Amino acid sequence: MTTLTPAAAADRTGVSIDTLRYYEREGLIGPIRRTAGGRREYTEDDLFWIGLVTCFREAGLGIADLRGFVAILRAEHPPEDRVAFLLERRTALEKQVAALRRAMNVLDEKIAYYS
Amino acid sequence: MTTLTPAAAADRTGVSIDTLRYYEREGLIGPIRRTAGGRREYTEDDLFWIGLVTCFREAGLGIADLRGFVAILRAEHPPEDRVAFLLERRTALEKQVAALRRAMNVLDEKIAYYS
DNA sequence: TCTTGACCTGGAGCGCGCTCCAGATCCGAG
DNA sequence: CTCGGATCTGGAGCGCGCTCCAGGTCAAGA
Repeated sequence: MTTLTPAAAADRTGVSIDTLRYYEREGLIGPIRRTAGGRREYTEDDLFWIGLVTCFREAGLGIADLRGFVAILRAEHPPEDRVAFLLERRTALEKQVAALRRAMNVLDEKIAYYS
Repeated sequence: MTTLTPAAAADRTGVSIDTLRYYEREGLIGPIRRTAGGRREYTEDDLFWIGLVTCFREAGLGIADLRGFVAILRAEHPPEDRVAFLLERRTALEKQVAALRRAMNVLDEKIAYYS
């Protein structure tokens, strides 16, 4: 199976090498497999996970939230807890969207005023 | 004209007294008028501004962005710069909404899977 | 074999946005 | 007039999410 070096993984994901290591330390990804010499080898699965993490980070979730999410996806909790967690996160995102809409309305008002 | 003490302003706006002072130091609000003894008196106008700032902070704008916004609303720049700035901020907010939608889609997928 | 550059680990440093603290001042209630 | 709670200022401290650094290891190419 084809794997990627840290530099290549950073390149593909748009996440810096340092941040990839940081995410791994924090348990958000991996643990990443190593070569005999101790270098990391990123698989396509790893890249997929990194993509998920990035998606949620961009949405404003914190590292602790993501640790929770990882635990959920690893099925370390009963199904009802998982759904509850996911719904709670979804609600938080909806609130964030609402906050953004409010701010956009203010901007639109000002844009109309100055145009 | 009726004014509010710091504690009352904090109470009305939901922003802590320390944060109100911080915003003032950073030039996001005020300067707030003082009594003879040096205590702050918040006017309704001040509260309105604080509301605006809070709205944008909740939408994820940084302190520096808000300083820019304040400068704009104080008409310290030509109209075309103002509109450009506002449109740029609006685009950033739209991107943020898109990021949130992506994350919500992932959540919905997982919720469906676990339900 | 030697060089060179990518990578390793552990830990320090940094920018942001508050939050807290010390020590002084103000001022309304008693 | 006294007391105590609210407020003042300047500055330190903190949690987060990286980011950078030192000092050492690994491995591909000349």
